[in-house]
Amino acid sequence: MEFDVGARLKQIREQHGLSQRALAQRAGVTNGTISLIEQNRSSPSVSSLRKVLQGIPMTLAEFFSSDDLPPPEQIFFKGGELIELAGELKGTVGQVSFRQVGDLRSRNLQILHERYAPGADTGRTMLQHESEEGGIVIKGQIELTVGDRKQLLGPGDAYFFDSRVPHRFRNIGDVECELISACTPPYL
Amino acid sequence: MEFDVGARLKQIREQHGLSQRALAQRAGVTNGTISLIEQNRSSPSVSSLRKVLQGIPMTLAEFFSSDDLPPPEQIFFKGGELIELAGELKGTVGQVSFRQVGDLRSRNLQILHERYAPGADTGRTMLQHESEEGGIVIKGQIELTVGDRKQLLGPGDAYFFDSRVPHRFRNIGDVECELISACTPPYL
DNA sequence: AGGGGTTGTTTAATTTATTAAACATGGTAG
DNA sequence: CTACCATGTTTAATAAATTAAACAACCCCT
Repeated sequence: MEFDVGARLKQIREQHGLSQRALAQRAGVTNGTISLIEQNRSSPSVSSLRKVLQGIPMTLAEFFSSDDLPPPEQIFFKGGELIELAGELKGTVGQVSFRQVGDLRSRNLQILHERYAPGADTGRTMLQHESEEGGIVIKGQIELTVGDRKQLLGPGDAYFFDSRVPHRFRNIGDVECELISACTPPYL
Repeated sequence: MEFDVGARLKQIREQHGLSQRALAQRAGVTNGTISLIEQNRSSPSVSSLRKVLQGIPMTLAEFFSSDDLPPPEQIFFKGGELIELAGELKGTVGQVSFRQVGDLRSRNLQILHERYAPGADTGRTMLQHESEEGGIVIKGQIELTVGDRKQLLGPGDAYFFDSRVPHRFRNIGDVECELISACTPPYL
């Protein structure tokens, strides 16, 4: 079990664009501490390490499970170039449109432009997958159910939840609802 | 970030049918150390904790990944509850507003409602961080520069790129530009 | 009842991490 | 060029973790 704590901390700190001093201040420790840890000249107590990671912020679990991500290609997309995800979602009721930014080859992030006609519904069988997702409503209203919680969201409102919890979207209004959502890792 | 190291260690040790002394011997530390750690009367250095876990055996990642479900979080957000990220971005020119869905403690996904006044600009020094990001324009126009590529995007248009490539957002139009973006892992 | 074995806990001495402040370097503006 | 930041590094003083050994409690056996 070799895990280079110093290198890992340095990597994460730099990924977040923080200097040793900046991180130290946010974490409530001194810059010297960060320096010594990154050189593996001292091994932080987990309470110290926890303080440091709270300045990132990042959990201890995330810190010790290192993983990396790959790079994509097309950068700009005209409105018409968004990919319509047709029929990918089974069990939907009414007219639902999911338009995706880019294909999702080797991507951790899925961004969708979603439209729900009045009465449209992702279906009685609740959605469930291993992701985090969130979004912001642009137009109309949507009723979102997450687990045992339910809420009506309007323009400017937003949501965020763990996708492992069963969820469902329903347009119970009488105008089309439009929203933009993001999901990591991708669902479809 | 509540993580009870003592309780966790005790749980694991007992699950493996080891006494404090037995574990201590296999780990190469003293029984007193184990006792103090389990009572949270001392916070082990990660090097100590690693030694202890080698006696189980178990990795640090496994130790900190408590496989119980996440605690109840805020799911729904009224428009006014989005968190304004003020002054977090240095070097911006003109009026820029970043409103975030939820705090981002222990989250991999950051969703922002961004507004750029006419002339607003993320600045000469290009942005750069270890993420993937993308978004969709709702209103107005934005000029996006990514590496050596530049494009003017309007309502319905979108973008997606590797955030390690230097990038910059500029509203070169004469009306406010509004867009919704997502980023994983979070930037700020 | 009394040993001998285990268990987890505590305490003073020691080792180690952490602090606060200085040091050294590099870039940038005047 | 000098002055001035900001960066990461080092060092003596302090705070904290770790050790080694003793302590108390419990169980089992004769």
